[in-house]
Amino acid sequence: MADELFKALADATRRTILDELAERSGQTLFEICTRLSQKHGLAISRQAVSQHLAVLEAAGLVVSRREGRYKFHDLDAAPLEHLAERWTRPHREDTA
Amino acid sequence: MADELFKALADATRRTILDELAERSGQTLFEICTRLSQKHGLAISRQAVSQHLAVLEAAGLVVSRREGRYKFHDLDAAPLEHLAERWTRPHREDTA
DNA sequence: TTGACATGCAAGTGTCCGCTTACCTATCGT
DNA sequence: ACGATAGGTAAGCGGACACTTGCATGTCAA
Repeated sequence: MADELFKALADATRRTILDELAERSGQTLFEICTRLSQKHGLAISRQAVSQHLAVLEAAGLVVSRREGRYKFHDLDAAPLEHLAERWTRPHREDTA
Repeated sequence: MADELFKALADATRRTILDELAERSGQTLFEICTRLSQKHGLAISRQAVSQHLAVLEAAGLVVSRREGRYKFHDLDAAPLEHLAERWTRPHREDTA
């Protein structure tokens, strides 16, 4: 659970995708591809973005809803809220 | 910078080391090895821990001070303070 | 219905990463 | 000085991961 979360955040492209969804929610796969390419200068294939979104979704950072042939993606920042409290607050025990 | 930070957090063993240093600061390499093995049941070599500490130190999460033949390690939670604000606050642009 | 569009699935590839193994350096006690 | 202790360096291995390539599925407009 926490492992999937940290692993999802470990990749710079995935963090950029989160940035993109934070700025404009409800984007489709192609929209994300286009904006990654144009705004961020990232040359990345559609399939690669699709796989990144799957990882983010498995970590609970992205939720998706399907409408017809479109699939819209939204950021869910809730898992990020208390990410580092484990170390920033006086010691609690937590599972890795 | 942010990349090293997230990469450092991506490994479960390194997160456990941070837990350990949060609970008791100023531990040496051998102390950390011992406690990882005993408290957390992790079978891990000294060299592996040493490499993990190097990664954590490169990320600014651990600072070390040498005294004689001992090297003491301390947690620095400062880089963790505003880790996720990038996504939890209304959008700011940040570099990946 | 047919073609274009949006997405999904899966195998293959190259690279990075965590770990081990083996050896080396430095400091302390006796 | 010598051995023991604490730590450092570097090469090599196996697995995980990001990405590509190729094909399949599903939806909509004309």
